Amino acid sequence: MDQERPVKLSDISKALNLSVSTVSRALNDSHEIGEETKRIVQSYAARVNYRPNLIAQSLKEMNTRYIAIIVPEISNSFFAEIVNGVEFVANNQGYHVVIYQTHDSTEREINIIRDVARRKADGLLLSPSTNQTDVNEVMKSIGAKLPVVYFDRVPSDNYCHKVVCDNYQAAFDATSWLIQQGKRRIAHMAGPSGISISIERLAGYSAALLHAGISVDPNLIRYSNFLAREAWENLRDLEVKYQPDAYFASSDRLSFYCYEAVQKLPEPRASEVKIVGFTNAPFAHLLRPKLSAIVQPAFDMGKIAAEMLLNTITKKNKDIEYGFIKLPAMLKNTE
Amino acid sequence: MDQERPVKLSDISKALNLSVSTVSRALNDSHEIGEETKRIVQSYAARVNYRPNLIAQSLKEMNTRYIAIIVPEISNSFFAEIVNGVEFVANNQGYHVVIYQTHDSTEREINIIRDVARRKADGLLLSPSTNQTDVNEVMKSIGAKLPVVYFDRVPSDNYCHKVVCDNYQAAFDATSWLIQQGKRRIAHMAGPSGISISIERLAGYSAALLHAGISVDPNLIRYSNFLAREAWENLRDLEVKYQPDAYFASSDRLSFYCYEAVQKLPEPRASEVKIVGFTNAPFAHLLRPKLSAIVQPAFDMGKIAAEMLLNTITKKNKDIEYGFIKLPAMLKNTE
DNA sequence: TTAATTTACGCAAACGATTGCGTAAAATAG
DNA sequence: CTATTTTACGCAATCGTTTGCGTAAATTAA
Repeated sequence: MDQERPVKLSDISKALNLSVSTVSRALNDSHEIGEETKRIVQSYAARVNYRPNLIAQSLKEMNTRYIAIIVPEISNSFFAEIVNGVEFVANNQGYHVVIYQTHDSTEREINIIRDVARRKADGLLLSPSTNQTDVNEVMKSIGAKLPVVYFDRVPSDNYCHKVVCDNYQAAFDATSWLIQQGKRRIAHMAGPSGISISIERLAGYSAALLHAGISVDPNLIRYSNFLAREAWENLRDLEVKYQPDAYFASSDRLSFYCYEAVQKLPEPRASEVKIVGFTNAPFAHLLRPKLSAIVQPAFDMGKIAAEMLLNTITKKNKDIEYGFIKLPAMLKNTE
Repeated sequence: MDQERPVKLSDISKALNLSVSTVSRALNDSHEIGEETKRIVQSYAARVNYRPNLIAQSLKEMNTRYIAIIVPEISNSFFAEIVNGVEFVANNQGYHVVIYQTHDSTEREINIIRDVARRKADGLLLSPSTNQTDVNEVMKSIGAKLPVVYFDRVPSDNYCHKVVCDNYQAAFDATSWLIQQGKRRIAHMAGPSGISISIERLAGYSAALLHAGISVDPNLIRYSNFLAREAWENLRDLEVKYQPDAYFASSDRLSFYCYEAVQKLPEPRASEVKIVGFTNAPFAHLLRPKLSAIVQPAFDMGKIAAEMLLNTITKKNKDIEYGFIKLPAMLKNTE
């Protein structure tokens, strides 16, 4: 039945007049325990609803059988899908997944990383909010004990595991499509400069323009962090001064900010200005006029990242082979 | 600098020729340690980057200083906002929040609850995926040790902590608004029957109809679980047989399914049929034609639930006073 | 100066599990 | 029948902390 406090090994050992070690081995089906004893112990344990205390197990075994994933915001469908991919793989291998959000705060991120290390997570999936050295410092200071796989936003060096999508190609395709639609003054709403995805997407955008013989106008390129206000000011300024005939947005949030800003313009601009942006929002295709979407294979990215992480966790041989996986993104809602 | 393995108390004690207990007390600023010794220990610990092993601490202290929250799906903005509210409160009080998703699977939910109990989370925030007895059984069997606060979907009995929004009133208001817009054949896309929110929302819907002198037509009420297929079949059947002039959708997902289905209808129905549904999606207001939204105060619900939980966790006196908070929801995008 | 108290620290148990080793009894070998 | 192996279990250490208690030395009181 239900008990006041969780039953532990010593409770069973007393009730059955056996030593704690015998009970432990019996429950773990050790070969050095008699079949009869095993049956008695196991059935009794089942009857009193015994569950091993995971804290104690973790302390002894020096592993926790869970991995942590740190994302900026879980409500962002891209990250939510990644988490789902991670869970899919991890749960199949008996690992739990613990989700943390940074809300794009480096301070929070550092605290979380520290905490993850202190709680002895077996591994970490990380999309660093910035390329600030602080984060690297923390990652260094917590020792080589914590396997890490980076995804989406990744460090530039090659001495780590990375899973990304082909941001360059996706940006190139998206921009090319806008050009093909007859657009020439294509603004680029970029994410924070300095992080990998921003750089690659900007490069793809520029390459597509040049490929089509259009020069890159720095005035049409605007960097925004994750604050709404900054994005709005950039958009207003662009509209007042340059009136682009298309927008290429570099993130989920920027895509929707763009869309909203454009919808507020007087006709006929509101329905003429085309927008293409990165987003995995499941209902983006319901918008009219359309928001063309660059959809990343988030679920697969999560799956692959988790597989890489679990491989390095369970790998006995220490010769590390760093993995770098790049997946294609898809352009959708282009009618 | 960075070390091979995390430094522990005994490392410090050896290096400083002190006992482990003295080091521990010095770091915890105990009054029975000399000021000089404290300084030495603390500065050395800082220099070697000592962080207490949380596993060991938890085992000793019998608490983990984290709470768990179990939600159906983190990508659902409603739940994401709740999580944010929970984090806001919990982090301020030094607690971490661990997020789990059930993907609306009772089996997963039970496993997670068991795991949360085994990992000795200090408390649990739960929105049970069903009212199946299994879940109650599990909650019983893990003992009285785990404080729980239910939110959104809650048990009907009064011997637990609950945070909900006023589903009845919100449904009443939404339906009344549709009636006020001249609609008479209002279909109700309900969630799984049997759970609290479905029952209350259906009651509000029915009451509004009766209040306006419209009889409740059971044919216009359809229950859907969380599978897309079921919702789509319900919608198609409704359109074929009854052609409602408005829809009242009982959940985030159902709202968007309704919207999509209606948008696919031939004009003029596509733009005449009005939809109002529960959703906290941040970009719902961008849809044209409009999707009128019943927005729940999710962030506040999370905050309140976390406060209730942390209160019962830190409360020393055992006389439990069960709390039941009901917050109002808001009807938006009604032009 | 002696007795009582305070200060500052160490020893060892505890949290709940796992596991190497030791050892009776039972089984098998010679 | 004795010697060796196997079986089946118990003892105690361990993981890294915290904390009750004991006790020298230092301080204060009488």
